[in-house]
Amino acid sequence: MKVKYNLLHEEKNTNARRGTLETNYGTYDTPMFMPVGTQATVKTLSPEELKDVNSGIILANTYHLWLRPGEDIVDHAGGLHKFMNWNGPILTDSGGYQVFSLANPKDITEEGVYFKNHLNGDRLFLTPEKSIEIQNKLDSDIAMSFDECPPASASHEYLKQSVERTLRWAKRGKDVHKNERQSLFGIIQGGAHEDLRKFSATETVKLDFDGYSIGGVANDNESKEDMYKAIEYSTPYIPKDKVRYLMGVGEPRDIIEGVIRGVDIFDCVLPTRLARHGHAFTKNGKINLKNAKYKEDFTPIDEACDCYACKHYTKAYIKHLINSEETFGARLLSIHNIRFLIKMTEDIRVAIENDTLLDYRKQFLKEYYNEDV
RNA sequence: GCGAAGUUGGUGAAGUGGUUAACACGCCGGAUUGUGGCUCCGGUAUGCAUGGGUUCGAUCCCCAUACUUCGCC
Repeated sequence: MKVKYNLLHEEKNTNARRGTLETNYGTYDTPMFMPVGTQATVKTLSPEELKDVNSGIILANTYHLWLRPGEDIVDHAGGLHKFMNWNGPILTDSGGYQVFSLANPKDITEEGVYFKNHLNGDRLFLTPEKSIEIQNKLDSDIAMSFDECPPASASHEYLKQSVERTLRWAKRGKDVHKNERQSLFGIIQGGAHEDLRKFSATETVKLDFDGYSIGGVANDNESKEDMYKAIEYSTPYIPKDKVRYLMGVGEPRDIIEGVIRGVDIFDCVLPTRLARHGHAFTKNGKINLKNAKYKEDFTPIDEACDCYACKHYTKAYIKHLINSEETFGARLLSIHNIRFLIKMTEDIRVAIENDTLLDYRKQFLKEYYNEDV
């Protein structure tokens, strides 16, 4: 089936929405956070651990699985769900982000994008059609259109022609997408420019996708202001009965600000990457467990947290694991960090239902960033 | 007891008679937003065993002392 978004409640003081998303693998509450599992695994975590922290959809990556093990192997395994033993929904990114992170501007052509295989140096060519074909074989529940994710600092002229090309690519991808079990999302680009976002959003919506994402954000050290503008300039043009996904965003503050501007879904590598580097989200801000002051801190990462790591382990122990490069440390912190963001979305949903989202933000910013708003 | 070699930061070590004593690890911080997972960026010896001497100037040359390692009795 195609995903179906049900709008349950619109928050009175903001553009936030409370809803549900029906998928092939159950119905999930929104706003929601998707953990990232690029290579068909959320790094260090088992599916059971993902379920334990109340994960809904997870994200996997077309580019990486295309290179290794190859979409045919996943297909022969019976699809991504079977291959990785995940019986929840999966969204696949299209490889569009790798246009930003791996390809040179000169390698982006109307037909597609040339990449240098980061594993063996081979020259690769990815097109909108090829990306959809791969995602079909991977058998994800939601496929993303192949877009160009330009740096936020790109000029208006560049972004304009990029947005237009991404639209043509979206159409080409949609034309070859036949999988009735798999939804297809369009991606809105346009940097922090109101005219470009409006154009990109309205034209993408005309193509009639199953959901819409806002891309090109959080990729170039752009200002928070620009990031929030990019969202504000996009969401008004997305039909209310379609789900809205803000790609790549994951800092606690940005999740709140995204929700306030009408976003339903987020994904981000931050919780797992920070975990591998020894950092933990806590209600009073991000902490670095490598810091010497935690050497003899025999309290949990976050007293308020209900995750497995906080229920059973101390900062001192996890610090020791991280310092010793034991993978169990990264695993415990990944569990905690993902749970932290998911718990945030749970609290946010309650605040939306109660029309108290601005109060929630005020309190969160005070506790986490020590800021008064 | 005799002989030889050596003594540079938390560790392994490079180095020169004359501005800020290399590098690595460790340690102490920071970064990280659709993931090219063992990454990136900073900081970290007011000091080259100790005491004398030579010299305009010594971590680098000379002497003594202490300590370490090896060999011999």
